[in-house]
Amino acid sequence: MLEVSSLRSPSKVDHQRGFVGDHVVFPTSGSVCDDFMVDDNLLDYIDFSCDVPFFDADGDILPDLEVDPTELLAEFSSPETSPTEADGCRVEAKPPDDLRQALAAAEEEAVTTSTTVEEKKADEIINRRMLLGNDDDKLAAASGSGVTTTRKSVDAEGSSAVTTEEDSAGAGSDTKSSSASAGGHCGKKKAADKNSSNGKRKVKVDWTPELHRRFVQAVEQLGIDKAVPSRILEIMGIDCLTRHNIASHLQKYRSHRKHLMAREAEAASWAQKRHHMYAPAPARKLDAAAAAGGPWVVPTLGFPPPPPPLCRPLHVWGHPPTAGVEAAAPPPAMLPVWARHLAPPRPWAPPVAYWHLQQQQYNAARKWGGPHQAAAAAVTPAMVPRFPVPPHPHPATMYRPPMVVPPPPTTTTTKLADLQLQLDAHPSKESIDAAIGDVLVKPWLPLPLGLKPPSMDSVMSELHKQGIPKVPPSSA
DNA sequence: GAAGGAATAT
DNA sequence: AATATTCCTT
Repeated sequence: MLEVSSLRSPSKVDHQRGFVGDHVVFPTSGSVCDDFMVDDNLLDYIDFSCDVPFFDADGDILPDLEVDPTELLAEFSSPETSPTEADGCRVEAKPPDDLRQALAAAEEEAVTTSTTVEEKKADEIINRRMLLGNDDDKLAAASGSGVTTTRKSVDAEGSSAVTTEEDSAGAGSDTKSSSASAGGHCGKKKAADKNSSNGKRKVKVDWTPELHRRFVQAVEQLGIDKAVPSRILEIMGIDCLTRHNIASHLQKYRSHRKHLMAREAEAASWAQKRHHMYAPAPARKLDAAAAAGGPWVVPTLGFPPPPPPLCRPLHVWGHPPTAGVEAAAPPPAMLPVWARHLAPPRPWAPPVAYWHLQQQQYNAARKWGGPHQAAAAAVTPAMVPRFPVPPHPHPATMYRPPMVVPPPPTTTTTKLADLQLQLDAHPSKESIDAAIGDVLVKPWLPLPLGLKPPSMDSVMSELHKQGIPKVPPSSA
């Protein structure tokens, strides 16, 4: 087979057709692969439109590097279609090492006597190698051992893929998918077989969004603690995956998850400190009030809530949208996504740069099953952001209520001064509620130009009117 | 020996 | 960074 993809310039069409990188992607439906080869002619799925076809020095297309649709059709429609393919797995015919070996073998044979068809091909390979350079991908293309085909994406959600790097020596429990693409090109594998008979068959799984989704689904079904490779594999029900594939992915999954949890815990801790330092009781009350749909009030004094991670909701993690319409559409609005326990009642409009800094984190969370993966995954471009960002007035017009700083004792008695100090150090819940909830904590309102914020005296006067006790009840 | 998991290699 | 492989433990 021929590896065509590496010489093609990446294009949007690639993604639309499920072409990712140098691999063939066989999209899957909910049952992973049962829709394979059911609707359209396979030729429709094969992308022969190379932007950069194989040209020789004269600009002619090298005939033997063209993909033979008939051959491809025979190959992929062969009754010998492997479990790997049947599972909707991505198939890559040969790994770079094997390709290199195959090429080396072809060259070796070509140097000696070129009498057979294979040897003539090897001869051509040498010539093409000179044209293509030493890049592994190009070698793959030149070696005549890999064909990259693409298929229209049937599944709008993504595709499962397994890259099967094959040679002829597959053995062992980890090679369930070893028969991938085995049929159909045996004649062209002579050199590779000769040189890789002692090698191990490598199966490289490409964890596409769909595959990963099923993985996460299985993990969640089992519970993170009871999720072990064998059980996950069982639930996923994908033949072309091995226990080791799952174990490897699970290791990564746990690692990312742990990392995310640690970050969230850190953030939660910080938020908790912030709450308790500045507004223990009222902030919680206000949060609840705001959650019920009330107007947003600043939960703390003087400091806006930190911005949430904001990211564009990807259609599928790690891959661009597969549908042409979506691909052509403008990017979806940035969506703030908060940790559950950190979700503020209303957003604080942050600097743009900050939002962008959060995107990678968010993307990672989406893939690796952070606590909000489900919510994030459920977000679609059409959805309204959970916390729509209101128009952000110019900072110069913003009025921040003055900090609650109890004034120095106005009385001359020592006792009163002491009590005031106690109030400073240990404000009662009631006093804070009254002071912050009713007087000082107001929305971050734009202050009309020319209007001055209230003075501290007027604020304190208002406090007095509200009947704020000078001494905490507990201390009285 | 098989499985799980962490460490390490590619 | 993602995935495979190896090594160790159970």
